[in-house]
Amino acid sequence: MSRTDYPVYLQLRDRLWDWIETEELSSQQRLPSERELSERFHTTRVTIRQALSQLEAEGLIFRSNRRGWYITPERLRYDPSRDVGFNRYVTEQGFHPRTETLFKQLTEVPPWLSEISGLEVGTPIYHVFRRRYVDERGLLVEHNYINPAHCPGLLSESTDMSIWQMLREKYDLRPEHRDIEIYPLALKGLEAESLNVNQGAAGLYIQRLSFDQRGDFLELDREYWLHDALKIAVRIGDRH
Amino acid sequence: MSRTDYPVYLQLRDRLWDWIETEELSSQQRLPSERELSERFHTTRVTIRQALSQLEAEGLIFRSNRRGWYITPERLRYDPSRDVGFNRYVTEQGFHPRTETLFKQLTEVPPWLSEISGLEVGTPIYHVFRRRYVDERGLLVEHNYINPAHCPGLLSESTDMSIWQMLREKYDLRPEHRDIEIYPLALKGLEAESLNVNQGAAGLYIQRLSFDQRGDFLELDREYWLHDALKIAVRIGDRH
DNA sequence: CGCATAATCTGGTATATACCAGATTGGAGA
DNA sequence: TCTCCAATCTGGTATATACCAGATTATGCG
Repeated sequence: MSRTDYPVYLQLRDRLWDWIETEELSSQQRLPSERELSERFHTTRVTIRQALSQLEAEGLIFRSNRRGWYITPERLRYDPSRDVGFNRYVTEQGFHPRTETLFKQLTEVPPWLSEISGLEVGTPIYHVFRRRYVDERGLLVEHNYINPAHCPGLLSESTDMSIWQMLREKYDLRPEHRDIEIYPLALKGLEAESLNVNQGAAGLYIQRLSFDQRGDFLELDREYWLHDALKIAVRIGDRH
Repeated sequence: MSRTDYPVYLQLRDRLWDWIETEELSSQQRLPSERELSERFHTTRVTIRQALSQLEAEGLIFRSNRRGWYITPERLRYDPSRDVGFNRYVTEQGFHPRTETLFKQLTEVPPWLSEISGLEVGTPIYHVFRRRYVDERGLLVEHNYINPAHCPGLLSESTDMSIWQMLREKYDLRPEHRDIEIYPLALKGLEAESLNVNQGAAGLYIQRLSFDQRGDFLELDREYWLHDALKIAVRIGDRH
């Protein structure tokens, strides 16, 4: 018999968890449909959905638009303090990266960017919007705002590789210091659509604001990650 | 007329957002009950709850057990790379901190801790479990595992203040380097209960593993934060 | 065989309704 | 005035049902 003080949807969560374990479903594998699961576990679709949402919040499964529920791959380890490009550290961990440039343009510094960068409103600025995949699952979208004063002609280059690598090799630019902000948020609007998730899906926001040796603004990076896609790992104070 | 391709619950989200703005509801203030809101906006409680959950995910409002919905206070800024105690940086930002020690004990190193700390399984270890408040809202719970070899008698001290301050002042201990891990997760079990949130509520996990100059394990800190409670802000590479 | 289109399957949204359990409130009694 | 307990209010859980829209699959025509 089941504990009466334990809601059905949490019991279902446990049974689904066990079921997934015993079936040894692997990364990116699809679950049966909600209707089928609700029959198999003798409950309604509404309640099954509560249980599935619970497992989604825990990061065990994820939903893909209207196609079904899938097993979540392992989290990607990520160190935002390093200068290593996306492609390299994804490959290092045995996954397959891919980057899509959704748009790139030369535009003008808006007020909010002026405030944190020190550039004047209306100054020219590069804006690149990209989507990044790991093993064909879109994990994040990324806005890059780059100071064209230091790297004229950047936009005519391919932006499907590491921007930082390009800045370093072609323009000899590297950041002297940077301000990093990280916090959980809900994915909305353009970011939710680009990642093919529902409005309000859980995400993680990472912002990097980079300056060069003279204190000039180099680049702003705003990343919107799926909540279950990454694990930030940083080592601090090791000077060997 | 409303756009037909825009779900009712998202329209409600927008109207609730506007309503909260115009009413100028302030931090920690209570919303009307779900039943009242569903009448006022001519819909059912189920749909209103979807809209409220959306705003909750976005961090505008939060729920308190079975008491109602409240306006979320501003995020606390937090730098896990600094040695500053909780009380100090909360106060610096104009809030009122409070810490509760839920238990403290001398126990033995379990296998998982042995693996990351280098200590042998079964070695004595201090374990402190605390809950931290800002303006009387519980924002996080925290497990501290401290190596008693370096600070005998620590548990007889009060643990409602900064453990790091105590380690520094009484035992002259400070970390040489540390490994930090951060990722979103669902709050479950003890952590969810202690923070008075539902099983599976969105949270942020922060782990700090600290070693001294000789590379000996000093302390492990595992923090479970509410998803809407903090903004991590770190400056890297500024050596002035 | 290739391609457009129709049927079907999927999760997403919405309404109506009911009962439960914890939290709060109000009132009766000491 | 204080304490306790019952009434009431809150969000939490659960079932049944329906229709929608995007994604996938099957079909049948050229």
